[in-house]
Amino acid sequence: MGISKTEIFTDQQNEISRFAKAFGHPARVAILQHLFKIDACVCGDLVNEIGLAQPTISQHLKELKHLGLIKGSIEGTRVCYCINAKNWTAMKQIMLGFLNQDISTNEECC
Amino acid sequence: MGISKTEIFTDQQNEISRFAKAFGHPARVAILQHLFKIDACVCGDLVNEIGLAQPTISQHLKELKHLGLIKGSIEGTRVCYCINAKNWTAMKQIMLGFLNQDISTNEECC
DNA sequence: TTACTTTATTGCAATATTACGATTAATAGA
DNA sequence: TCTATTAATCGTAATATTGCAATAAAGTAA
Repeated sequence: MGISKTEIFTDQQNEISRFAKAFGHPARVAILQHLFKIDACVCGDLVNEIGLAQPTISQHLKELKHLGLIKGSIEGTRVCYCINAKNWTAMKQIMLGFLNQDISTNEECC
Repeated sequence: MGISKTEIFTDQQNEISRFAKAFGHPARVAILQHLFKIDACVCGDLVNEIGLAQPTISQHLKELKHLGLIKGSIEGTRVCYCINAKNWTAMKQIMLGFLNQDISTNEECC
């Protein structure tokens, strides 16, 4: 049905999947990588950097902002976006907990 | 259009987003966590563990298998699934590279 | 004011995802 | 053989996502 049954999963599982979903599109990965690369905040030249139309970029930025991974501040007609370092670190801890899971035994089972 | 323009992104960006998309659903997160927890390979009792119908679980397993994160071997009428440790480690390296990005300056910009 | 620049929003089309009932396929056991 | 058991696949409905043209909104500069 295109709708996830979030209610049957733990908060942790839902949180992991919410963050992962944000990274589940190459445009958002590219946006974040670019914001990391350019120390100074970067505005709408993300549209030039990435090859998507302005409304599309704006939509991806909205999602990332909604998740708290980036923040934007208005500077005249432009909007300056950058990584929300604090939230990024918090997200990272959650994702690391998931990625660093380890198998107890060394046996190959399947 | 529901279709991602993968051709305008780097292989790395596409790979990150492909893995992330796999984790972008709580059921798949739950499946992986359960496979990690139960050392011995676990079969279709994932259906009982997680509250989704058998065809739905089977579909999620197929995606994870297709990505190479799990492997399954047939044991009679049952199928035993487990983490593909080697591929998981490789995936982890890629995701860590993305998550561990750092901002060069300490100034808060926005 | 008017013209311009930049970004957000709206509306829509195309495609993808999620979920499950029904069915099929394959094996095990009687 | 016949009958369970288990998992994959098919088909389909509901919903989500992606992308962009058109437009709106909000500021700047003349």
